[in-house]
Amino acid sequence: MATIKRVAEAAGVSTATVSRVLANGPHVRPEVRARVLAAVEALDYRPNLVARSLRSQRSSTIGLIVSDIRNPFFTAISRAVEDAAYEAGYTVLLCNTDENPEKEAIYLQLMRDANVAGVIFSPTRQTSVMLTTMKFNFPIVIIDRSVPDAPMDSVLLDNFEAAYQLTRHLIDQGYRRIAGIFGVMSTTGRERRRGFEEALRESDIPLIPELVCFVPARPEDGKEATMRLLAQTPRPEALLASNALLAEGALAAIRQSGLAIPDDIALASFDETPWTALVEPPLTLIAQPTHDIGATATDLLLKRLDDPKRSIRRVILKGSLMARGSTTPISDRPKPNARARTAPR
Amino acid sequence: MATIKRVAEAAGVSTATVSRVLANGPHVRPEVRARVLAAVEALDYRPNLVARSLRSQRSSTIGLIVSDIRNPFFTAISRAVEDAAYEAGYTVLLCNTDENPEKEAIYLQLMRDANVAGVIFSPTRQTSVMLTTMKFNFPIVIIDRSVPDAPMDSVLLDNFEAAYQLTRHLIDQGYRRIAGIFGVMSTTGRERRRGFEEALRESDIPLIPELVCFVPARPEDGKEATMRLLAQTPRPEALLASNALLAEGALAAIRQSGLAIPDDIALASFDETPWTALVEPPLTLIAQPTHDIGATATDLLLKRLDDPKRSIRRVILKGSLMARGSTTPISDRPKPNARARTAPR
DNA sequence: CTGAAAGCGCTAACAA
DNA sequence: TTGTTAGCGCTTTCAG
Repeated sequence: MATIKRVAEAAGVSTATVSRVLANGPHVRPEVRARVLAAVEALDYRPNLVARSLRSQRSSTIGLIVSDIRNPFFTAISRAVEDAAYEAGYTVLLCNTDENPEKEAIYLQLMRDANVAGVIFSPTRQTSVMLTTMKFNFPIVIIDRSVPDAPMDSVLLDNFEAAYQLTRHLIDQGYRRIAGIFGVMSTTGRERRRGFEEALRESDIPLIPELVCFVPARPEDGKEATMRLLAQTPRPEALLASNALLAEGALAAIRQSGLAIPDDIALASFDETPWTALVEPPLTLIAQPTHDIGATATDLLLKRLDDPKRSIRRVILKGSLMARGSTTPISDRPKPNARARTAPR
Repeated sequence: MATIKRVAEAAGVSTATVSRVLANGPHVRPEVRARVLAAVEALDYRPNLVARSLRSQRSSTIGLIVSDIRNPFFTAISRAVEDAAYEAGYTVLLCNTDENPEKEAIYLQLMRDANVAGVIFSPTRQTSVMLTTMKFNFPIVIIDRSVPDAPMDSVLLDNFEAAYQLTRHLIDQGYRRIAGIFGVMSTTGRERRRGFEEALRESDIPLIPELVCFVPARPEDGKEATMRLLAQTPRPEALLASNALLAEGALAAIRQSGLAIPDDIALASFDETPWTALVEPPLTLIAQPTHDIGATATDLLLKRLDDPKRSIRRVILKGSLMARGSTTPISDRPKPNARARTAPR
């Protein structure tokens, strides 16, 4: 394992000069530069990043703190972040918090200890309120969640609008008794609920509290909540799931109950995943530009690293409604007593 | 940002003593220990991991190098690795290689530069053969792939057996003309092909080269390969996909072709994912103990860190066959001209 | 344009 | 039991 010292010896220069050459620094005679480069080559020298980081108090690692990498939304984002980081010569430290504020705190600490260059973070509501009061020695970019007055860059979906649009779609299709399952730990769930309610209100559809659930964003919880919703009488005509994990649970519950989609109950969700187009019927949903979110977040972080005093940016991306088979218009459905009225095909 | 020096001053001891206390070292008077701990508390001191790593030449980061985090198999493994690492006080550096040997080399280099404690790695065939000749200053645990004579721990599925069992299942269900799509870059694909062929041979079913494809393990490629297979006459009766990404593509292709599963073509795959039980019909597959694989790999790595000269271990796990609707017996199928002979339900 | 020297914050001999 | 000291490998003033 060659060190800078050995390279310096081999090239007949000081370590300072080697360092300069490696940093592409100015004030080095081309001839000397060539000699150093040759020595680097010959010894297969690679700078020790740990030493570099200790000395320069900077590093080429960025932290990515998400609640669960198994959530397809975060999986896609991680991939995008990793790709963008790689391009820029950075590596990614990945952490899962399970939406657990304690783990969030621990990992944030760890980021400090590990001297990361910066962090991309998707905090729980609980942590977001702390975030403004805490001091970090690295920049943070918030993704997916909103942290109102935080002095940090963020990139997120227009959740209110997206949920409004999705709910509106359900209403337009003729559904009235619409249930919603939202993630309880995130601001995202709240915002989507607001969009959901706004659409209902606008159409003078009464809000039925029993039809709105806030649960942890996990398939089990989504399933359980759906089971409870399905047990109500009258049964909801449609169900909106606030993310892919909840939708997964909802679908499992509907299947287990032997109900047909959309005839017995329509289903709409957030997040395009590998399976949403493969199930029968394919799911109507709001697709988030996950790759874009990850790439943008990384870009914001790197830009801020470059210029710590640039103005704070908040990037809001739009989701796109993918209307598919799980929410076909109510009137098109061959109802037992309406079949005669419905044109064939 | 308190340093060990300040803590030492505050506690009225030397930095060495602080270090000892922090390392839970022996030979420290309880009274002094208490004083140090108090100072640590008071100053909210946290050791700088970078400095620690530089000095001790060890670190608490483990590298995880997979081909694509979006592959549900690797997603699940990453999660398990991260959990186990967290438990043990380690963090995870995540890297995607896209089965690209160049990227594999770069990341392996990077691991060296970053001074990681160890690496969990799923190499391409191409890299695996190099692996034995390369020297690393950290232990590597191989997952998913096999590296025959490598002096390193590994944990993988009994791929031959699993593929044999899955193919055997198809044969038992009455299928004869069986196609297979395998990943081209991994040893895993090869081994599964061998199990596949062995099962066919054993049943005296002729091997038809046109029915075996090796493609990159991506949905697009799986779809394309399936399209080609479906275009053949006679069409295959069943299709075996060697992993979840290929199965995703295969399913998309079958859907797009307007074919029914299993009536027109049966489908069997590897890897339990969120969607395999949600599609209609649910997919028959070999479920891999992903969490177990990740946890075991991490365990092997930590154990080796603890004792570098312990004997090399190769952990082989068994997959479990989940027989479901996508491969129901051929004779049970209500065929147009057989319906009369088939007992209802 | 180049080198000497001073650390970054920590650990680990070695002394005391 | 504790302190002194010498670095880990690198970057970065400051001189020359």
